[in-house]
Amino acid sequence: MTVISKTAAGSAEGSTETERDRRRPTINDIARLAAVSKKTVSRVINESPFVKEETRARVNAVIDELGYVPDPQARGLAFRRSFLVGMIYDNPNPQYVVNMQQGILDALKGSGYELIIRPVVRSDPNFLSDMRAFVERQKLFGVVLPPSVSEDERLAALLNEIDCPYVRIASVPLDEAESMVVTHDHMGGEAVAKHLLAHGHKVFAHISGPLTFRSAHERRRGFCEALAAAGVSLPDAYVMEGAYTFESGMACGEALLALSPRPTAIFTGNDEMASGVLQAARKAGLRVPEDLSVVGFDDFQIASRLWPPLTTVHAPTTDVGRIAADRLIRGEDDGRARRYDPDSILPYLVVRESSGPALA
Amino acid sequence: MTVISKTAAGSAEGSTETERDRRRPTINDIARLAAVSKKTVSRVINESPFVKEETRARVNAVIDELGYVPDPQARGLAFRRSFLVGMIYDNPNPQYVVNMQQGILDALKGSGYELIIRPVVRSDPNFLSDMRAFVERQKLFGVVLPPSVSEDERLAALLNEIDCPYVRIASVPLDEAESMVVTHDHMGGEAVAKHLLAHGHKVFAHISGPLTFRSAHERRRGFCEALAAAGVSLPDAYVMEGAYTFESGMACGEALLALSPRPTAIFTGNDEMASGVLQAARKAGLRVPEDLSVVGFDDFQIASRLWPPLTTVHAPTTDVGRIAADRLIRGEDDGRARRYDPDSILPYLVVRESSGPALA
DNA sequence: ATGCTCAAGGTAACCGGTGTCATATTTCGC
DNA sequence: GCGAAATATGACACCGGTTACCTTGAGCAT
Repeated sequence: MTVISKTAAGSAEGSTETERDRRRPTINDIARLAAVSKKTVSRVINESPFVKEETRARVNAVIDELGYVPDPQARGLAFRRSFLVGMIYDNPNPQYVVNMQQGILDALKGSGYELIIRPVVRSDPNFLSDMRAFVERQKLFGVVLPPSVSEDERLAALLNEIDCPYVRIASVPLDEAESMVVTHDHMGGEAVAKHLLAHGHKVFAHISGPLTFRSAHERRRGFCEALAAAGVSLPDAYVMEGAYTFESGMACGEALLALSPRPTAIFTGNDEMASGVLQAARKAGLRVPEDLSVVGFDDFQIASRLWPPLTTVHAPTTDVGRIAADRLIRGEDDGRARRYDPDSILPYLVVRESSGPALA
Repeated sequence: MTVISKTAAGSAEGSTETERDRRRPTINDIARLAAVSKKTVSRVINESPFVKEETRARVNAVIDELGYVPDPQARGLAFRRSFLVGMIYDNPNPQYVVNMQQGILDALKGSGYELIIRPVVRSDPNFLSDMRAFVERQKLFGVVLPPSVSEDERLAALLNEIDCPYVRIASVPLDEAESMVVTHDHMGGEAVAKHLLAHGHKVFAHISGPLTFRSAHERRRGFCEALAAAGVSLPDAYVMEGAYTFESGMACGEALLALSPRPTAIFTGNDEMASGVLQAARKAGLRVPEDLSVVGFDDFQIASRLWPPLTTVHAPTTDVGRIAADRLIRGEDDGRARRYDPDSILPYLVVRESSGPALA
């Protein structure tokens, strides 16, 4: 182990020795031991092509020996940019948030970037100024914007203005720029329609999320269009707008189950509302899936805890988060970032026990 | 609005003007406009007592006018410490994680500190070295350690060694230092016992979490001790060790419901396992709460989504996170940090519909 | 008047990196 | 074998703050 010391001359004192070892090595230590200037060490760190192979090897040897890692703060200060990736979100579902965080963290792992999270309330009057202060102060390397924050054009404009890279996650393309990951939620809705049609259902109903959310709109669109394609019409009374909440699911469920003819299958915009519909069915004395098939969207943990276990659309939130963060730190100019297998991030149906054949 | 410029002389060009306005003001801008040295501005920022009131007011006026906020990276570099608080956790429950994050973020809001999250796998062979690299590299201001990471003595020792402040969250005091927030989980277990006793139950069962977790041990202890105090014994066969998972709850539930006499009340170490017990009861053809009372622990969202809605112990995770982070950034030497109302962070019972009178 | 203390503020170096530009060393064409 | 171009490296200022230390002047005892 090489001794790190500020001056070339070393002291023999034990305590001094210890102190030195405790200090993390800096670029100056590397430079001195490798007998090059700190600028050259900097070049090696940043993979500049203008370093002789021999020099590079020597510097890297010292770096490895001392376990040197550049200080992100100092680097950030000089770069005028930090190595922090922000996640700004207003999704109230814990499972969604954690899944997305996990995906982003997976992408960041080992890259030297760290994740800094920021739940927000978009209706707060200070929202935009808070965001500006946050991003500018921390000099964020970039931010990931999941729905519905991703749909906020004011925020996108602000980020453009202050020159902060971002990746928007949404169910449909929102701009031409490549700074997006599209989740194609309508395909999930289609899959549900096909599943229920295959089981012989004739009377369907749908409870969407708030239609101000693209996801709610897309999930509904996929479902309705697939039904229409099969020649099934969905009267207005059988399509309700919920709030993506348990309570709204229960309320809408009660309303739909009071209709005549009663729907034999209800598709809800998320699992939360599906759990509400299950409660409503129970109160109405209906058996699931014998009297009523219920299908949700998201495939969060709760889906398998419900009774009966919920048939639902799996939304690949973690994958989407990983791809978004990956794109952010790899940079848009790197073709590889977009060369993922599209199939891997499409929603797909998970059939459990809450859906079944329509019993005449 | 005062114009920011590097030199005293200003240019009249519009484009130059714009560029200047875009640049965030630095300590040098403040110093120049307030006609003091940057060191004095630094003194004002750090609330040094050695600044004349008049000077302080002048500097603050300029700071306010320009909306100046010191650069955390530069400050951190000089301080040799960042303004980032870490949360290191291995709890797999999304709701727990999000609640705790929320509490920490609440405490950090407006303080200039930011949260950086770090899910870990404690059994990973690189766990400790990863943590060392993480904390040292980012020069974390401090870390919050929820269970079960908080119970890792190796990690605590490491943090002590590298001189990184931390607050441990656990159900029992782990060390004499004040760097702890104690959740007193056993009181939740007691409350459950009293509730069930009051409903006339005679045959109880308990499914604990893994006993390597303090929380599992404490929740069980509170329950068993309160039963014992009432003269009720709990045979070994009626106390099982689960894994805090849905599956383990279901498996243990099936085993317990096969016992004779069959328990009329089951208390589980968390809501996940309670949902497993509900499934087991359903499979066994038992009605809840008529044939079986089920009580969980945590009071996560899922509790009210289950059927029947789950009676459970509310664990004040968000409050605990807030207090922990508060203590971290206020500093241990500040008496106020510990002067919270103890009652506000104690677990308490939430009675819903999964528990009721024991029917003879 | 002299010396001492202490409040108030300034100067310069430093924290650990990077940008710019100049300089030294190769490489190569002819 | 020589000059130009390309490659490789270093010197120095700078990013935006802070620490260490010095200076100044006022107040006060001697």
